[in-house]
Amino acid sequence: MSSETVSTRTRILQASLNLLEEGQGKGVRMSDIAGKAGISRQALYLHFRTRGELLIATTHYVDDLHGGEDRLTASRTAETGKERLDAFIKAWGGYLPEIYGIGKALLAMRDTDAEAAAAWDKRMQDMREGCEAAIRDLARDNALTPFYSPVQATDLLWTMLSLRNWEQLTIECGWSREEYVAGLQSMARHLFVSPP
Amino acid sequence: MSSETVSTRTRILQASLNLLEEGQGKGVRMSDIAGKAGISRQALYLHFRTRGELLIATTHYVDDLHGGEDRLTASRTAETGKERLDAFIKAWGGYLPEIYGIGKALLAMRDTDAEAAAAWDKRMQDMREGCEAAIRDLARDNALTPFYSPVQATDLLWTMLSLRNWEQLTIECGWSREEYVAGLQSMARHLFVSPP
DNA sequence: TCCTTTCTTGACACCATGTCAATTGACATG
DNA sequence: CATGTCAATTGACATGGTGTCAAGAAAGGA
Repeated sequence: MSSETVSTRTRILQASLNLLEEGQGKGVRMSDIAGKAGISRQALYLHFRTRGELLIATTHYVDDLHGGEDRLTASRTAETGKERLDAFIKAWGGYLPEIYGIGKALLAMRDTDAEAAAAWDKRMQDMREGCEAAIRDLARDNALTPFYSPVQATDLLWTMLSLRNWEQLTIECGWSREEYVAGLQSMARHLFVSPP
Repeated sequence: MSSETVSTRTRILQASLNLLEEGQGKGVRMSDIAGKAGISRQALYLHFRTRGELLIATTHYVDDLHGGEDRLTASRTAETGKERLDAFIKAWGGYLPEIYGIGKALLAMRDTDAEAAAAWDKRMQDMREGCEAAIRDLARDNALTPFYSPVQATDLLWTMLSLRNWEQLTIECGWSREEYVAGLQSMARHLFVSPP
């Protein structure tokens, strides 16, 4: 069977991903992952130097699975700034739930693991570039409202789209995924897109 | 000297508050607090059952010091919904930096200490009532934009004003306190206040 | 003087991460 | 068949932080 040939490393990543998704990032221990992967806790360290490294590898794994990168840059093909803004928020709204568990775990170890913090920051910085590009295209179209400078608008959009905000709106306020996307698109339009 | 009469409990709370403010919530240990308060680590447990309880007591202490509660409800005296919204955001923008360190610490132990989580949630729920009241007054004045239902508007405003967003805008994006207040007031007006 | 309260010291349990050494079982290669 | 290698196992241990416990010390009031 082909499933026999799945490498241990991959089984670990699958286990990690499953647990992180199930538990919504809540306290997933090395021993939990090892158990789920069917190996001893110590054997994890034959594949990953630290818990942080395993978590980071898990984010890459999930990106490979779903082509996360591509999806986020797809908004590039939009003609107008407004379309790009909408497309970017929609893509982000589809991506966030996939990395929510891992993101929370990574965020939780921010203080203790600098590498993990940097890995997450890098991701957020990449996302910020999407915000920046949408705002830039709005300005190019002369469609950026005069309320904020491009940098301020980028800061605000980037902040609005944070993982924590997604968590608060969907999990605490009970918004559906569609409501989240529609709500944030609406916000962004009212704040940043001037009427034609 | 009157400073001799300061109770140990109070000295502990002062030490805790100082460290939490200095360190911006970063890893303040029980032994750090004990050291700063000039007592042994174990003696802390004669006054507070757990770290979580000490942290919660510290939030009450800071509220007593600055009259946090009062300040947040002062926006009640506003005549119009728009004024109330502005006043509330301004008050919140002054309050947040004071509880930032404690808030972060409390948030960091969300997963491990249910009591601490509940204490923080309670605070956020109180803040939400301020959001709700401002939106309600806007609706009363017929000044609430038709883009969102009152509940949705409350959800959004509440989310926009979160500690994490304040952190991201001021610490990561470098906004000053004034920029934060002005920026969020501007956002809230554009999203929720319909022109007269 | 005796009692109580508060604090001290030192030791220890618990839990999670990370390390180390010794061992096993499978498999390839000469 | 003997040998070496690789991945994994087991058990023990260090570290760091929280929380507990027991025995004793200093201060103050009745």
